[in-house]
Amino acid sequence: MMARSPTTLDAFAAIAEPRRREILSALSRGLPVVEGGRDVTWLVEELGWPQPQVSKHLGVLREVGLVSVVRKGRRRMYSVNGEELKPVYEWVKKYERFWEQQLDRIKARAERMERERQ
Amino acid sequence: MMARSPTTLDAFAAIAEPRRREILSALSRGLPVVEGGRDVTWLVEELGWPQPQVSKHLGVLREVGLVSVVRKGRRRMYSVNGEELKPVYEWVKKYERFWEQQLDRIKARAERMERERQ
DNA sequence: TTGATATATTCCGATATCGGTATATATTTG
DNA sequence: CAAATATATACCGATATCGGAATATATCAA
Repeated sequence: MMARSPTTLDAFAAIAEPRRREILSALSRGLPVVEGGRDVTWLVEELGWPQPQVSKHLGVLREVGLVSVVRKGRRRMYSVNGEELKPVYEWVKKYERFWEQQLDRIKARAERMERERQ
Repeated sequence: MMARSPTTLDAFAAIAEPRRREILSALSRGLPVVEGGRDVTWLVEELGWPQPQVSKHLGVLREVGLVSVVRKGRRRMYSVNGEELKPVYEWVKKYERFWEQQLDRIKARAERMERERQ
């Protein structure tokens, strides 16, 4: 019984978690990427979550390559590594026509008629 | 003990599953969106998965609003509803500079090394 | 060295999620 | 109505995943 597939840990899975998106957002605001980044303590204060939780989510982001780390003494400076977000961007972009076309109205009407028919 | 958060079922979570991305891909290829869409049987044949699996993933996509359904007799015609992908697009787009900048940096360094080599 | 600080890791319990199989529900057709 | 077709749903077992608490590891400072 094969059960669940082994969680292909990729960028898609990583950003599915709202808190990990929050981390990326926090890391990306303000600071120029050129600097070393921001350390975990800063993130903990900024987000107000328990430190292990922050570290664990950072671990996932790290494994997937969405963040980069640089050791700085006993600190670890994290920064967003956008490279890994590009595939997500490219994927979604393929569906651009689906929201740009205004066929939505046609579809919406069809659905409305459908609902009324039930 | 609060345990796991209740799986905020949104577009991000929906597209985290590779098979659901496959479904969207299958639904989006070839066919103009104007038509009613494609039915489940077509998807089952196209993907080669057991029918319940297809229906269940369609159920998730439906709940999130990533696909639209229109009943056509005993068939259900599915089509991609791009509207719900827009937030994902907008979110990733915010990080565009992170991979573009990185490419710039790589390119810049390559050029610098090239100059120094001469 | 000892203690403090910064961060990661481990262990645990609860729950969500996935695939598989069987079954229910609707709709058409004979 | 009965049989067939199309699709959804329910149930189950395995596993992944999350949050929480405790602990390990590394580094700095006195």
